[in-house]
Amino acid sequence: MIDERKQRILRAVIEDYISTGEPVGSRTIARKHGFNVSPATIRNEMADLEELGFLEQPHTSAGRVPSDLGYRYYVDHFVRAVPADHRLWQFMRDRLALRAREIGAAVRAAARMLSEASNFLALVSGPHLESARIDALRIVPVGGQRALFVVVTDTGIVENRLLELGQPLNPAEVERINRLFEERVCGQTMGRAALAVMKDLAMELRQYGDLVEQTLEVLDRPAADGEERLVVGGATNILRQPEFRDIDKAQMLLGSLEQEETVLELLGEPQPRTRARVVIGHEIRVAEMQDCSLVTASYRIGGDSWGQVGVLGPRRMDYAKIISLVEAVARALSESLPRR
Amino acid sequence: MIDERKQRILRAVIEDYISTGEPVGSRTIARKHGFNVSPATIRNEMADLEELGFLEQPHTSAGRVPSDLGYRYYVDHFVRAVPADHRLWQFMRDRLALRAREIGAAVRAAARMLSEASNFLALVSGPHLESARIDALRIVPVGGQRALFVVVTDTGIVENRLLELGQPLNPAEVERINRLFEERVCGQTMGRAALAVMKDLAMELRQYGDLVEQTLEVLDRPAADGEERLVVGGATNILRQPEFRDIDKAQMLLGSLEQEETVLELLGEPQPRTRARVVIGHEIRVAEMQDCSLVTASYRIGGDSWGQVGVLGPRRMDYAKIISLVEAVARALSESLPRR
DNA sequence: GGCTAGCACTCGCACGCCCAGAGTGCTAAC
DNA sequence: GTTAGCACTCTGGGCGTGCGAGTGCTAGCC
Repeated sequence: MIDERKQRILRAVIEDYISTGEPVGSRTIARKHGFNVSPATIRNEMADLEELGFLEQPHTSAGRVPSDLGYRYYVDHFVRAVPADHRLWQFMRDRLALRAREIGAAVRAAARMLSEASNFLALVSGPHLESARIDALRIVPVGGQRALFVVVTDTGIVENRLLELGQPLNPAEVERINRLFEERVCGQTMGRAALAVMKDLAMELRQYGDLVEQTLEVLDRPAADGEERLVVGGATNILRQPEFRDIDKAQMLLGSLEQEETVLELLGEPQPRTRARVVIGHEIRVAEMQDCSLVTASYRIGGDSWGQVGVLGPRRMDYAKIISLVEAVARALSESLPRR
Repeated sequence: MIDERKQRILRAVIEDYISTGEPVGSRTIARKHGFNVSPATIRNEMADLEELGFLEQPHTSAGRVPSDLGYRYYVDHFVRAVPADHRLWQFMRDRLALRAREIGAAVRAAARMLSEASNFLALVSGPHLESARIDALRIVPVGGQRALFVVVTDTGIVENRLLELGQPLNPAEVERINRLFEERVCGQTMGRAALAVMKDLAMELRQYGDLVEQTLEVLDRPAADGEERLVVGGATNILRQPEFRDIDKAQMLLGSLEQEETVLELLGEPQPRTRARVVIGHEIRVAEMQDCSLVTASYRIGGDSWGQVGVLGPRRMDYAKIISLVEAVARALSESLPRR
C-alpha cells in the first residue's frame, strides 16, 4: 500500500514527533534520520502521506503531525513490545506480592506503580467476580442477634456482611445452615450459578427468610459496594501534558474520568490474552478523550476472574514503552495474586 | 480594636470579593452597600484596614482584597452557620443510610455529596479504629490449611484476613482458641489494649506461632491495607476556580493531595465536637494550599471512633454555606452509621 | 522519471507599543 | 471628620510588525 520509503518517513515523523512534541518539518527528517535525499523530496513524500490520511498539518506552513490513522499504522507495523526490564519487573511483582493478601490494596498499588512509571494516568479495574469459584461460605454468629456472613472464593476475596437476624440462632441451626451451604453452594461460581442454587436453598430455609434474603443480596452484586471497582492513579499527570495546558479540556477529561461507568466500559471486557490492546484517539468513543490513547491489558486472578489495567496518555506517547509496561504490570499482578 | 464602621466596611469588602472575585474599590463599597459617605471616606478607612493587615492590594491602583487575617476576622465575627436546609439534610442522611452497611461505601458517598454540593474539593478520612471496641473475634477454618480471621467491632467494621496455617487445625483446637479470644480479647478496644492482651495470649498459644503472629498483624494496623484511609472527591472542581487557572499551581495542589500522609495530617485529629473548624490560607501548613481554605468537622461512628470530613476550596468561598454543609454531612454520616 | 535547488508565499508567535479604565493617595476646602 | 478634585499608577487588551519555520511549486539536472 505504501512503499518502503514512505514507511520509513512516516515512522521517522512519528518518532520525532513523539520525542519532541513539535510538528516536524522536511528538513528535520532529511537531516536527522539518515535519508540521502533532499528536504524537497521528503516534502513530496509527506504531501502524499498527508493525502493518504497518515499525516496532518496543524496549519499551512507548519510541519506535519501524525493523524490517528498514522499512529495506528505505526503501532501495527513498527511497535513490538520489548519485554520489560527484568529487574523492574521483579521489583513490581515483589512489591505487589506484599499486598497480595488484600486485592484492593494490590490493585491500588498497581495503579500507583503504573502511573509513576508511565507518568501518565493509570486505570485499574477490580476483578470481575462472576466466575470466581466459591471455596467456602458460612454464617458465624456474633453475639446477640447478629451474624457474620462470609464468602471465600478461589481468588482469595472475602465478601462479608454483618447480618441483622430477626431472632437468635442456636448452634444446631447454624450447623445445619452451614452444612447446607457447604454441600450445595461451595464449588459454584459467584455469578448466576451460586445465585440459582441459593434460591433453591431459600425454599428449604424458609423459616429464616430474612437471613437468606440478605445472603442473596451479597451474592447478587459481589464487590458492588465493598471494594471499589475502579482505581484511578496519577490523574494529575495529565496536567503535565502540553495538549492539556488548556484548563477546560483538562477539566472535561478529568471530569469524565469520575464517571465510573464510562471508564469501566472504556476499559472493556477483560480478555484472556496477555497482549496489550491499543486504542488511539477517535477510536476511543468518549468525546473528552479523543486526543488520548489508551493501552490496556488483562490480569487474571484465581481460576477465572479477570480485571483490566490500563494507561491513558496523550496520543503522542512512547507506545513501545507503555505497552510493555502495561503488559508487565498485568503479568506481575496476575502472578502475585493468590494462584488458586 | 476596630470601630463599627471599619467592621462594616471590612465585611462589605469581603462579601463583595467573595461574590465577584474581583478586587473591590471604594466606589463599589460606597455605592452598593448603603454607606452614606463618599468613596473618599471609604478610601481612608480602607487604607487604615490595610495598615492593620486586614486588606491587601494586589498592586497600587487596584481595589482591595482580603488578607488571611481579614478572612479570619470575618469568619470569627460575622459568620454564623445557618443550620442546613432540612430537606437537604434529610436527603443526605437517607442517601448515606443506604450505604451504611459498608463504611467504605458510606465514606465515598459522603465525599461525593460534599463535592457536588459545594463545588469544591471534598476530603473524608476513614474512621480511626484505635478506640473501637471489639465485639467479636474468631477463627473460622476454611477448607484445608486456611482459616479466616475476623474481627467485628462496635462500629460494625469487619476486619478480616485469610490466614495460611502451617498445619490443619482440628475442631477442638479451633474451639479452644476461639474461647480464649472471646474471654480475653472481646470488649477491648482495637488499639494498644487489644494488642497487649493478644501478646499475652501469644505465650499461651505458642504452638500456633504463625497464626498468632498473623492475627497480631491485623490488630496492629487496623484498616491499614483494607479500606482506604482517605477519600478525595471532586478534585477537578479545583480547576474551575480562577485562582487555579495556572496549570502549574493546580498541578502542585492536586499532586500534594496524592500524598495521603500530608492530607491526613492536615485534616487533623478528629475532635469530639460538632462545630466545624476553619483553616484559612497560610494557616494551612502545606505550601501548595496556601491560597485555599479548609473547613472540617468530625463524624462519629460506634462508641468512640472518629473520622473527619472536610471541604477544600479557594479562600474566597462562601464560608457560611460551606460550614453548614460540612457540619450537616458530618452529622448525617454520624447518624446514619451503625449506632453501637 | 525521479530528484533537487531556488523562490515566493503563508502562518503563528513574540515583541513592543499605546491607550482606556479603574482605582488610588493627596491636598485643599467645607 | 468629610468631601471634591486631581494627578498618578498600574493592568489588560488591541494592534502592527518582523522573524523564523516550513511549505508548494517550478524549472532544471542526472
